[in-house]
Amino acid sequence: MSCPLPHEFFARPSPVVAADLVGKIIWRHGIGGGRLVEVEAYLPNGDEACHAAQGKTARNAMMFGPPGSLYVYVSYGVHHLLNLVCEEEGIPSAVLIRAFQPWKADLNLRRMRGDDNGDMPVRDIASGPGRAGQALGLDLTWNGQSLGRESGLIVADDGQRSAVQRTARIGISKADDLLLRYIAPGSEFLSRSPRWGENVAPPPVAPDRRR
DNA sequence: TAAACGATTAGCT
DNA sequence: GCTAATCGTTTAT
Repeated sequence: MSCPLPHEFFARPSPVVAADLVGKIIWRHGIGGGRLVEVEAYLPNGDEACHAAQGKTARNAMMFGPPGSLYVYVSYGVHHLLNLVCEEEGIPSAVLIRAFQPWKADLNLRRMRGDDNGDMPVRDIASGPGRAGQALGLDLTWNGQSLGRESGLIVADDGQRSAVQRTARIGISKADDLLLRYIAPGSEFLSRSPRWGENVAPPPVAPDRRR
């Protein structure tokens, strides 16, 4: 049993949303999905790695949309990377979906990844932002759509708790000192190192802090 | 109008 | 470990 996250969930700062997204279920109706194990937050201010750092452009316009919007863009001319837009409309921040653990019935995900023979290791199906986007069958027509029944893409909470660790973001050349990559520590389905234990820091908010 | 640049991945050495 | 592939967008001329 699981319930889709309300859009209010995304109307918060992206680091908070990112930390809460680890362990949640991402699912495309009719295709499939799995449990999020790796995401990255991008900030509206003071984040040179954010696509909106130089202001609004044709590409990043959807980052300014309402919370729960999808920002999809093409990376290296090959891959479609999925972001979930955070904060209220007009504030450009988002969470990049970098990896998820495929759900048991992963046949559709395999087909989307071009694995018709079914011999791709499960850990290779969605362990990376490009792989995750391809597994979900996303392209530029998804840019600007919104999470929910209409689009067919949802993020849900199935009640299962997940530990969260914070590390430096991957694949960027600017602002790589910010620890805004959130992972399920020890997961086999992360995109790449640090899989666990390296360069990690506690979550921004301690889960059970007492005075 | 031209050139450069990736929030990457697969395949090969 | 190294690099080609590949193209929408941004930035420079």
